[in-house]
Amino acid sequence: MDSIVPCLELNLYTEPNSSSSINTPKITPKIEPFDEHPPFLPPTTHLPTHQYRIARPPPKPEVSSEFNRISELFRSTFAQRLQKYGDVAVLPDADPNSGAIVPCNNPETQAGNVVISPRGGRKQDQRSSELVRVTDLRPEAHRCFRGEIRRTRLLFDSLRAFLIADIEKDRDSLTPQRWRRVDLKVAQLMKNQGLWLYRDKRIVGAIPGVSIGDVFFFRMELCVVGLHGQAQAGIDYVPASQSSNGEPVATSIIVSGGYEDDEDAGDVIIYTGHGGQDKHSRQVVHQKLECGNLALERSMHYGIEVRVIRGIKYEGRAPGKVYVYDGLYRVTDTWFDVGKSGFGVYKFKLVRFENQGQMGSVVLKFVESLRTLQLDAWPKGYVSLDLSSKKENMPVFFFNDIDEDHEPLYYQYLTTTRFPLHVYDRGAKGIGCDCVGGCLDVCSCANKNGGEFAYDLNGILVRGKPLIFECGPHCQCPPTCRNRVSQKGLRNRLEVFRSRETGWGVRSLDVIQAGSFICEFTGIVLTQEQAEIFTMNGDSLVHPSRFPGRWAEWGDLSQIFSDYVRPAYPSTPPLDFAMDVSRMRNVACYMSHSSSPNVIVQLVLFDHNNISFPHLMLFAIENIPPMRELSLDYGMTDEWTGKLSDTLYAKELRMAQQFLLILLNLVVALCRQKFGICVFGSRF
DNA sequence: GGATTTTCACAGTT
DNA sequence: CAACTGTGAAAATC
Repeated sequence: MDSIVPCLELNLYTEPNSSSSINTPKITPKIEPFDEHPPFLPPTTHLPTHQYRIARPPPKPEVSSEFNRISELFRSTFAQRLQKYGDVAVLPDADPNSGAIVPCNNPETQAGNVVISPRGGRKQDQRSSELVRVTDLRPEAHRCFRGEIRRTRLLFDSLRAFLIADIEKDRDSLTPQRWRRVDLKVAQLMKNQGLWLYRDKRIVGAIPGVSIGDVFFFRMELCVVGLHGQAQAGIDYVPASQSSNGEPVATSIIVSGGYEDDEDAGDVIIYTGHGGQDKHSRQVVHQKLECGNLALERSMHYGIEVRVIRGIKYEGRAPGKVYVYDGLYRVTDTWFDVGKSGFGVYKFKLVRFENQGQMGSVVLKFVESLRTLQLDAWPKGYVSLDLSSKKENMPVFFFNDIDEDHEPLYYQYLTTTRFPLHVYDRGAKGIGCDCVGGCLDVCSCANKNGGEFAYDLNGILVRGKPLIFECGPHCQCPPTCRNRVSQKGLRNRLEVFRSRETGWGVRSLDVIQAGSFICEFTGIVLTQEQAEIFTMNGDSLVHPSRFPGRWAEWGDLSQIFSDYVRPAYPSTPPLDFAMDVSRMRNVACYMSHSSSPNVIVQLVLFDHNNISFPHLMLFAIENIPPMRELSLDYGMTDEWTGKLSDTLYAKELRMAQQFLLILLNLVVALCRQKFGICVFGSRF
């Protein structure tokens, strides 16, 4: 064997007789001698001859033993990292060839235990150059990797919110320029703690735990989860110097419209190689077949799939661009062309593998197109274009293309929770702040939160707390005050939809950035007596105390700062009230349950001072792509996959029956009174 | 829009 | 040759 094995297939699990469960294509790398220059090389380009002169390394050992070695490595590093969180273990009798990682419920190390890392952590480490491909992930293993990705991104996003708030606190003082790039700082902090994922292997193909359609707001976030390792460059690759045969191999690209010669048709991309631009991003010299350009050509040569991430301009809030993972492509063609500038550029034709699920960028464009769509052009299934009847400042759509169930139409829409009157009476006076011109650093409401505002200037929740005090009707500050985030209503177009899996569900037509306010969970708060009557009737109510305290997950920075203390002030209020959502409710009522939710409950006070009756405000803790289902942890066990609204629906049926019975009673009583007749015997 | 960042690849040196 | 070190590129960000 006088050549290389450019990519080792790492089978984490092979389903017996499975054929179609995984989309990752199986590519057997072509192993061909490599001593002639690619025919398309134009004479004008500088040929990086060293790439070709490197002596061939000694032949690799037999694939089986090498495979074993790598899978052992792969397994141990992942297992160590995952075991840290206590919800994953390696099966002791796992097949050493499979390297299987399976989640288990280890009662001694429950998920959520966080190991405090020493400061300074691991030394800066280089990326590995070993190519592996992860195939045939078992569903459990996929979940476990997804959990790892989720925790990592949660830390990234909440650390960013935390640092931004820190800068905003004294922005009058001269903030060094480098601190304004908070995303870079976050990545650096996480790297120092060894929290970047997939550093120990170069993964060809899909990254375990990253789904098509996942959205990112920062390039560094792509680096942290291992999707694309370059901070700025568009082509990520194993460098020639580290490759076993001296040839670079590309693994992922970012298509973000920075090159004038790109042509993006979705499934087919004509991608321009990099280089040849001046600092104004103008093409000024010919491109060369080196670095990433050569790597892409080599990936075509070996038939190695390339991850594609699209950077898309997004007319949303703060960040101007979102990055969405669109799946795997193969390079099918490459040529040297004269670009619009008149200079030579390399072009690569990339074709998307089929059966990969819808592209995230297509979904993004679709929901954007709905903004300006004429009413009659809307897709079938939109039963209502605003469930709230303009009570919310954004429409709440209602979509059902499955059956004729129009249940959500029959409830009165309740934008904010109604508390019993006695809640408002108690100590309503003198609770507000006096910041007439808007709340600045010193504000009595901020003091109630422990001297800081709970949100940054973009309205992102800095970190979860037991309770948050916002400014309210008793304050002197204007309604635009920064400390009124959850009173300003919806900021995203939400949609209640019928789902075969979960009955009802809620999704957004906009990208929701992690830390943003979504909506309130509203209902009519019952007095103790009312609740007892409801309970006696066997009716189910929403008990806020049953929501687990997930707020702590947003902003748990103990992995970064060893002296980090979880916020304990204001202390958790006792929540012994119940909410009735049987007549009036809002969109939140239709959210599905999940044990790894993307939405959390944050308790907030603003219109009264009674800490036993806070509002249940819902915040995103992940970046949620449009059309992805929102989920909440209702505190149910995992076996319970039903939804609140399902139980409520059952309750509706019971109530309807009772109502009919009462009506019948009335009619019968009237008949008896009027006609003196006895209907249905003496019982009435 | 320019200044400011980081990371990575690469090449040269110790 | 392994380990540094310095340089330059890079579709980033504010």
